Amino acid sequence: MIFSTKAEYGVRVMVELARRGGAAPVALTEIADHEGLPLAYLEHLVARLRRAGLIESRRGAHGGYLLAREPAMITMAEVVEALEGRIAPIECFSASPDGSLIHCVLEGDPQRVCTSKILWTRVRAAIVATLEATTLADLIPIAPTDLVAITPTDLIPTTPKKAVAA
Amino acid sequence: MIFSTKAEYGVRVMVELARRGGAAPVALTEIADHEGLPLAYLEHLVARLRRAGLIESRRGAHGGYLLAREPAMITMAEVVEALEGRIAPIECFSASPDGSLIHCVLEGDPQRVCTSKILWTRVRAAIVATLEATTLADLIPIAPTDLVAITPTDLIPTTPKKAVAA
DNA sequence: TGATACCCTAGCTCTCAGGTAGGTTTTCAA
DNA sequence: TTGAAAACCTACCTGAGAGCTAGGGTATCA
Repeated sequence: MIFSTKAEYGVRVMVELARRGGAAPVALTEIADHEGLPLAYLEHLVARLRRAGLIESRRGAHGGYLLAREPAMITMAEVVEALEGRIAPIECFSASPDGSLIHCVLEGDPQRVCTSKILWTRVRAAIVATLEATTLADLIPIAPTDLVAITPTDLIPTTPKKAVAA
Repeated sequence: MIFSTKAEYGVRVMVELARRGGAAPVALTEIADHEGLPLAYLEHLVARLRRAGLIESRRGAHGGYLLAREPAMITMAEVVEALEGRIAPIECFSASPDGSLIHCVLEGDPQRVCTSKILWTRVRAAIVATLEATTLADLIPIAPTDLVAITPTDLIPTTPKKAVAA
C-alpha cells in the first residue's frame, strides 16, 4: 500500500472534526467509537496533528479536539505529511535541510545518480499537487450516509478540481 | 516510503535494458554489477516483469533479457504494477474482478463507506496518470553520466509532459 | 474531589520487505 | 559430448517497522 493506516485513520479523524462544525471540542472517544478505530492508537495520530498545528486540544472534563483553522484552509498535504512524514516515492529521495531540494545519490559515489530519478520526481509532484489541491472542506459536503449513493464520476476525476483551475 | 525497492530496482533494470538497445540479450549479472544491486534479488523482480509480458528471456549461454516492446510502447504504469501489484493508496482500496471498479467498505457493514474515499481516489488517479504518461523512452535519452548535470526543471515538472497534452 | 479526557513513554507482536541459498533446466561453443 | 553460462524455481531467513496496547500522569470541569 502507498500510505499506511496512519494517514487513513488520521484523515478520518480530521473529517469527523470538520463535520462537527467546530463549536465545541469533540472527545477522541466519540470519534473512536463512531469510526470503529482503537482509541489508544488514535491518540498517537492526534498528537502528530496537534504538533503540526492542525488541531487544538482542550484538556479536562468536556474537553476534546477542535480544528485549528477552517476546513477550507487545511490542505490534505499538511494532514498527510503530519501523519506520514515527508512524502517520498522511494527510499533514496530525501530533502535538504531547507526542505526544498530533492536529491538521490547512489551509495559511495556522489557522482552517480539513479537513472529512474525523473520518474519518481514526477510521481511525487503528482501526489503532492493532488494533496495540496484538496482541502478538508472538499471532503465534508457529502454526509457519510450519502456516500453509498455517490457515482463513480464523483470519485474518479481525471484531475482534481483545484488543479484544473490552477 | 510510497513504493518499495521492488519498483525502484525493477525500473532501473528496465532502463538498463532500454539503454542497451535491444540487439542482444543482456545478462542479469551485468545489470546487477552495473547498478550495484543483488543478483538473486533481481531475479525475483525480473520474473515478475517477464510474467507481465514486459521483457523476454533467452536461456543458456549468451542468454539474458530483452525488452518485449519498444521503450516508447512501455508505460511505467505497467512496469510499476507488474512489480508492486495493483496501485492502491490505502489498504481498503481494491479492484473488482474486471479491474475497473474501486470500492472501499468498512468491516461488517457494506452500507458504510469510509469518509475519506474521495481523497484517496484522487491520489490514486494522479499517480496512475503520471505513470501512464511516462514511458520507458522518457527515461533513457539522458545518459547516466549526464544525469549529474540535469537541472531541477528537468526533474520537477509541475505536470508530466504527456499529461499536459491530454 | 471525583470524573473526564488529554498527554506521554514504553513496549509488544506479527507481518513482510528485502535478501539468501541451493538447486534444476536450457543453450551455446569448443 | 561436455562444460560453462545463464535463466528459472522454491524455500527459507531476518530485521525493521506498522499497528497496537498498557499504564500511568496532568489539566479541567461540575
